[in-house]
Amino acid sequence: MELRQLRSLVTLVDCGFSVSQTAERLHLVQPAVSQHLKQIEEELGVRLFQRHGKRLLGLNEAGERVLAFARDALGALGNISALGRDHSQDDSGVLRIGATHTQARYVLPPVIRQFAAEYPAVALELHQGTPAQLIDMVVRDAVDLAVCTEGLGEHLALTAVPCYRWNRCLIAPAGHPVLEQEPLTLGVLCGYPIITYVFGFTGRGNLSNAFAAQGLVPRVVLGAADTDVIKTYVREGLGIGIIAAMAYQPSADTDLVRLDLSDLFPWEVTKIAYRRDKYLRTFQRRFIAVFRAKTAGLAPRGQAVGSGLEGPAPGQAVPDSDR
Amino acid sequence: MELRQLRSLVTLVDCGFSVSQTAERLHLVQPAVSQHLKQIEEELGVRLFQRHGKRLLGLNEAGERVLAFARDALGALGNISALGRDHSQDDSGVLRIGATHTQARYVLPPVIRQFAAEYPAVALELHQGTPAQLIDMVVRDAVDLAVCTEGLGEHLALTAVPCYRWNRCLIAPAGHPVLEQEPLTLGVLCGYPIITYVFGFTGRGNLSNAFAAQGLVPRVVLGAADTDVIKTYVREGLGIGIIAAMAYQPSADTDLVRLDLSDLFPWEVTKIAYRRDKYLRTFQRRFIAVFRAKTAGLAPRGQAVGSGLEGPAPGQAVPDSDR
DNA sequence: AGAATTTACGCGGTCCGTAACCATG
DNA sequence: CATGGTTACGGACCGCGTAAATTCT
Repeated sequence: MELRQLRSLVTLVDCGFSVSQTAERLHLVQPAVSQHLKQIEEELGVRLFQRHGKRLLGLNEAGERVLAFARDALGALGNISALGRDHSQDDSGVLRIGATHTQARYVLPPVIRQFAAEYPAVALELHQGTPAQLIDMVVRDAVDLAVCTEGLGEHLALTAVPCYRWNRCLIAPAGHPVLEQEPLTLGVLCGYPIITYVFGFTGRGNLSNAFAAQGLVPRVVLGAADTDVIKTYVREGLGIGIIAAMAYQPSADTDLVRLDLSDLFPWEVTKIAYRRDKYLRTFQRRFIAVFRAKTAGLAPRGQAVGSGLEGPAPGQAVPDSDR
Repeated sequence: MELRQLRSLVTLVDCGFSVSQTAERLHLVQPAVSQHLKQIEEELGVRLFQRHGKRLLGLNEAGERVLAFARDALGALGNISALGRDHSQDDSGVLRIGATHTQARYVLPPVIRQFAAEYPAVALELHQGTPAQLIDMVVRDAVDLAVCTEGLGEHLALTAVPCYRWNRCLIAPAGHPVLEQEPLTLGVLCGYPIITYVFGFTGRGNLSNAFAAQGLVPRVVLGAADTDVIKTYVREGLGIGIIAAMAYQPSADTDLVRLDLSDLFPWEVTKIAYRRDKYLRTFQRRFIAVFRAKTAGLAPRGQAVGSGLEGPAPGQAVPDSDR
């Protein structure tokens, strides 16, 4: 059992079972990869693939298990070489970040600016996705870190570092009648058409729960996956927006009036997650530190989130949310 | 980074940093191993060893980390080949069991008899140790399974399968005055010199706790690591014995009278633990099943322990005990 | 001085690439 | 017949073993 054989197997799967494509990606020639796969099956004495003639279509059950172990082995090996590059004072490398739109658009820019200044030789990859996709990406090691708010707590394979807490604000065009309402309650909000995130994004779960807890049903006329879309339709006059507070930009959003809603909804905690068994290079850890430092001032009141695993944020329970 | 290099590294550590011994164990020649180690350090660009001249004395911090990852990688590889042998209908192999004295002497014999009959080609290794040692052994993969009662719950790297529950009994020479005491209480027991297990063995923790919970201090005149020693001194008349109920053998212990004490002490649950990330061969899983089946009748009343993770045994809480 | 490790060197195996062959849609 | 995979074979590389040199006990 040799490493190149396992590499061929893993890459084959990642290439959708195209042997030639696998060979290309590994800088090998097709027969070599064919031979690797054959050797694995021979040495183990087990068929690993679903075949149709000579074509490989997928893995059978044994194949899936072998694949998982092969990934483990290669992962451990990757950790070793990462550790090596790290100790060689080599400050170059790649940092693959997964983030939701809100994070990528409104939170990450200053973080990345500072990080890039500190590590000019580190290439950054910013991958975007839904929270569910992001979790899958870290677990598969398609990204090194995932920064998001939803559903990072449940995966046993991940370590989640709480970074900062945030809450929502209301946005409306200047002069909108909701801006005169005093006091602003969930009930009052229900009197207006609302534009906010779709389920699974940016705390929409807890938002809906807050209404439901009071037996209220908000009139959400539009659910969007990102804040820019919400702002656009608020400007169109379609309704009032409820967005993450950090997504309001005083400089750019001068035509929109902002009202803090942190008394009405539970606080959310944005975390950075990475695989438990992954060796994080120094600059990857440093990115987390920079992220936490740069976002420390975001929570408008109350102190920043602790560094460790001390329960949920103050003010209100922070369940691990509905994915 | 090649596998043989990692194998050399890991074996080197297991051989106490003797290169020649490592070479022998790997069926190689010394220069080959030397080269492997050198290659690892070169490829990683990091010194891994504490050296004194040419002698290797130990690992430095980087070395420790690399070693851990190397073990991960080789472990994953071992899983693959185990899986292979398994699917090839190969019913031969080795089953390395770790057990405490009580388990090995009084519980395992019928289990092993049946298992050996089912799998004549499987070589059995029975390793004995204290619960703490056993846990260390499974974690280090020095044994495949550990069967013991204490301290298996805490290790995140282990899966623990609850197998059967048991409690204590009192043993005393026929005619001993304690046998006339009615009802038998913890207080009454405190009136006699007691011989039982030392701390860390066979439920001694919970036993002491039970006394302490009533503000009682038992007069333990002798603490022993195994039941045979306890029986011996009970026969000598040194005191009354409190032992695990399954360690009383009606056929052999005719000179000792037995009184059930399960109303006085919490129930203990004996579990089998194995590394979470380890592929268990069919016969290894089968051993667990046989163990559970053969021990199902041990609990004198109440039903057997469930197979899964449903809380502690009934009757009394079963904390994970004091190691 | 002797044991243990490193350096030097050559042989043998094997791994990959080229080329020809085979199957499938 | 074109695309994708397997079989066949030769050359280059390199990993291991033998032997000599070196260093620490």
